[in-house]
Amino acid sequence: MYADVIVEYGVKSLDRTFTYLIPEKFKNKLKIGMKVVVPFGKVTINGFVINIKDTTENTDLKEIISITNEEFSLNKELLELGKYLKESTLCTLITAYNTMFPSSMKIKTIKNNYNLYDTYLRIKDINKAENYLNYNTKAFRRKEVITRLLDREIILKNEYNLEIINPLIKEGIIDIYKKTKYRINKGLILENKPKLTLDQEKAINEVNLNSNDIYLIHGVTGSGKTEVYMSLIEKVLKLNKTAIMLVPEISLTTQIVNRFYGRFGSEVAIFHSALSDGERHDEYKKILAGEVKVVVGTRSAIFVPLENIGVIIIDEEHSTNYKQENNPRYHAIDIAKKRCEYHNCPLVLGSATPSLESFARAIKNVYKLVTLDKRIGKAVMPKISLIDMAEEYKKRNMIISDALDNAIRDRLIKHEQVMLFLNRRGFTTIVTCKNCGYTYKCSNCEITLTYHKTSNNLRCHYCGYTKLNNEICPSCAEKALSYYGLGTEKLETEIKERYKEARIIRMDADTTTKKGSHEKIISMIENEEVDIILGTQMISKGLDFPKVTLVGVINADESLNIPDFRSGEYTFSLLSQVSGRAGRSEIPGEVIIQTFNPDDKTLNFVKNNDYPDLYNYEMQIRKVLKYPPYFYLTSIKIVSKDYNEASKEATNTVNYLKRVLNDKAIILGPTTAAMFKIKNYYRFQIVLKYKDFNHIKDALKYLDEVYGNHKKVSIEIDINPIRI
DNA sequence: AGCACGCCGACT
DNA sequence: GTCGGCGTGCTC
Repeated sequence: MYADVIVEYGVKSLDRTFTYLIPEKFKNKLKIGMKVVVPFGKVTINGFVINIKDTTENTDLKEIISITNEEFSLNKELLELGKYLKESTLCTLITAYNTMFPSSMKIKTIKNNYNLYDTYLRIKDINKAENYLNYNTKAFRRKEVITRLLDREIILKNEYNLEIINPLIKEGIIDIYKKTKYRINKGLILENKPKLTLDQEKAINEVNLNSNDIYLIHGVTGSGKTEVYMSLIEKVLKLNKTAIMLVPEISLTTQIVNRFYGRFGSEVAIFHSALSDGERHDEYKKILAGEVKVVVGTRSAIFVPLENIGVIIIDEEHSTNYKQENNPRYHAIDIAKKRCEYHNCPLVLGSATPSLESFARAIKNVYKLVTLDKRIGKAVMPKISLIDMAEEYKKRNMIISDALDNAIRDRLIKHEQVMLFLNRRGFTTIVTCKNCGYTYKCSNCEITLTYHKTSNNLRCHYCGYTKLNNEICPSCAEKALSYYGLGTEKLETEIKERYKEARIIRMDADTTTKKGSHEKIISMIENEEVDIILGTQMISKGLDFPKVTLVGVINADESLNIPDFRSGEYTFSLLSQVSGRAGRSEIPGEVIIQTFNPDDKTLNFVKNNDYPDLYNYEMQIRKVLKYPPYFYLTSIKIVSKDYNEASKEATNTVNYLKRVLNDKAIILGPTTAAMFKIKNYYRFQIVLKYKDFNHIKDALKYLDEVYGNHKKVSIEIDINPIRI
């Protein structure tokens, strides 16, 4: 008996099988899809069995040393899915299987724990604890800890400092324990099934659970999509089947996670990249044992080895998080389609602002469109206004407009909460006019030009169009072109100075890295300990604070000017979501958007909450400029430490593509990539626009192989990139 | 990816 | 005369 094994080096030159002899002792145990350890050249390495056979032409074979974990093997479905991953993203087979296999099963990896645990205190010895209270007169803080614990309060370790806690631990009165954050509330809520609205009921009934149809649920923020998902899953469970639901980011969707626990109890498993090895291991065991029927998770959860899947749901389907940005560069929706096909079950995509690709498919009846256009309960959509910052600039209002200032002061008096949203700056340097907000755009691609300091020019990183940088703004003739945007810290300083009496909190990647800080901020907002919340994207998603009645968008233009053909679509989705934070209960919300482009179409679609108009407008542009969904895109990056080498090979690549693709694809470039130089590597980009992937696949494979073995130059191929 | 083999420059 | 540079080739 022989086994075909692929070894765990994710490199092109080793992307093939090696045959090993199966020792007698493993003959009954070893199955296709298992991980093994094999001798390879001079080293011992992990491998993956993808075939078992009785004969081989090879003589002089080595033996398999051991089986890494007998309990786990990829099933037939996932083995096939791996091949599809390889074909559709041009990754190596081992990279594909490694993304599907629980990472705890890899020998080498030492995963760092991503602080998804909280540490709590509990009573260890109740007698000692009571004695302590009786015989200690001082130590008020320590006594407080004990009293609270005896009152069955749940106390986070970091609520008290170590000087208080450590002696209590030493004396054996209390001890500490760790728990995953998202499990704290497990079973505590036990949500009652709410009465469904007619719209919700209609949506649920429209999904045919015995089909392989794809549904797009287009529902405004607050229209009760989650309830639709949960009801669908309930129906699926009754059919004795299982379900996967993907969310963009677990830590921002605690509320959803808790509702699932409340509803489905121990039949739910939560999957995300930051689970500890042990925990992931446990969840896998439960899935394979059939104890878990519902998996809620982020992108990678699409690969969980559930059997008999009855529905896959992808919430916020437009989210770019569903596309992995390193190898394998897969999109969870593509994988979901494949799995639904295999299980002959429906795929349900949901969003308030669907991606144009998805909506276009719904319009063409490839997907079935389900619409939820009303908020549930009494809540109404907020009133949105646009403020012209060019006018404000003349009044020397650089950051906060008069309108926003008045609105903030009004809310402070009424003791309502304010959210100020600051668009994160892009990675690239772009030039904008401080006076009128003008930015240079490429006339061929409608892409904001990026500034290159070394050559002092502006470039389009799609087609390579270049323009000399001119200090004078071509729109208003002022000499006010600037390269820098506004940072969160600067905004914080400004806000603190303006509203001295207000309690202000900043919520962005910097302030939420510390353990538990994210949740702490959320509870501070919920308990109304803050008046103004400053933040980036982080405050835009999934949060539900009834006291927030004003949302201010400081710089809407930052995202409009991102050099990407999807910037309009992203801006719409982002601002709609941010706006959705205002007025989620009885008090109606107000949204003030500051911009240099008050006439911009996209911003006006946001103002009118008009997705269909945004869709129609964007689709026209996409059609004229040959972007998705009319054409597919692939981005090819040629990367090297050597500038000349990279440039030369980029040109060679374009020449090759022109020769073999002929009329099968539009070839743009080569040009400098959006992020041209990273860590001393120069990056050139070529963009392909085409109608049929099959026409370009072989050319891509060829390039991948050539540069996979190249000494000085490497290649990155991103099929259907999320940003280029 | 690793590791060995192998063929040419500056050092004890 | 040797040590060591990294170019090429192989791994069941």
